[in-house]
Amino acid sequence: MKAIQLAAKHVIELSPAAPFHFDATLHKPDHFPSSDNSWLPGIRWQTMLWQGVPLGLKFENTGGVDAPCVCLSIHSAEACSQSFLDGLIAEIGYRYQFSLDLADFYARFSAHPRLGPVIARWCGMRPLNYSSLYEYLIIAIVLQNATVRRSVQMMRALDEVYGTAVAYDGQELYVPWAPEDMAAATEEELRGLKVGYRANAIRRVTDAFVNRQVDELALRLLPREEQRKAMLALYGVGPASVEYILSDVFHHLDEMMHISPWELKIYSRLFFGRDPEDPATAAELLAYFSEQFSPYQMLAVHYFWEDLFWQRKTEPVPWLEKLIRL
DNA sequence: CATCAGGGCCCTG
DNA sequence: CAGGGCCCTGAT
Repeated sequence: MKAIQLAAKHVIELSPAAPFHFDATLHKPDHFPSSDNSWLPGIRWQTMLWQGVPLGLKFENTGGVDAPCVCLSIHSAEACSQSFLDGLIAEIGYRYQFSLDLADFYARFSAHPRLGPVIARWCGMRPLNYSSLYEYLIIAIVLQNATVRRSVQMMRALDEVYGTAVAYDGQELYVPWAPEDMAAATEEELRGLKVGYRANAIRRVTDAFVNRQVDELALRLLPREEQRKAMLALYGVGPASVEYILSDVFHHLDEMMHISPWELKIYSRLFFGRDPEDPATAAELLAYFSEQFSPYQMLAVHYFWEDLFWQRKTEPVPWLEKLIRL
């Protein structure tokens, strides 16, 4: 790859709301590895396309859980204007939820027999979505009916053709493409990247953005059911993808309508101690979640889920390994 | 070798 | 509203 050098740099101090757990927020061990980011304890590198400008972000932890401070370096090819930076910071604020107030969640569940200890381990963790809606949709499509390894391959192939390679701070990463960058791609070209029948969905979702049928910023202001309707109207988006979008992209902390089969197996073991091969029904789990964790079902399950995958990082969790299917 | 299902979704009957 | 088909890949 011929990487663009991002030589200009702006540095900004961010003050997330306390408590703030840097690593558990900025690294999600359950996310599949993607060439638009990388992580080391206390540092996350993340590329971003904003207003058509490829950027290299570096988040560094310079505080603690109770006195959070994040140093954000914004790397770009040319120096950025103040108004550009202001807009960018506001967008990062939205996506990363650094100002999310967790107090009510903790007040309700710190003493919960199951969730309480998990909260204690990951106090200050937030869900992470660093993508635009369009970028997230592509990820969702690439996840469908594929094993993790294959999703990684497809994403990589798309990045290499439509993304932009950048180099900054010792990292070489890809910046995602804009819908317009893919506007001229035919379904056959996309199929050439081994995305299979997903080519049609990628094509049509991209068209919807190029034609301005979807406006992410406007959607943020609409009620959840309107957001759900707009997403389901996109070709290639069904209940599983919409669930991820409503929780991750639109931050509905109580969204919990759909559990896919592979998650069902893991949840059944995790919450009911059942044999993953003889899982509970989705209805049983949904009822349990809403009875136990309303109005924070998604956030609560996120805590359990991340706890499990962090645990897996240090010591293998035998029953989980065969359910993940790398 | 062949067969099969996978971190879904669309379309059909 | 249940079920077949879909691209490709690796596991068996």
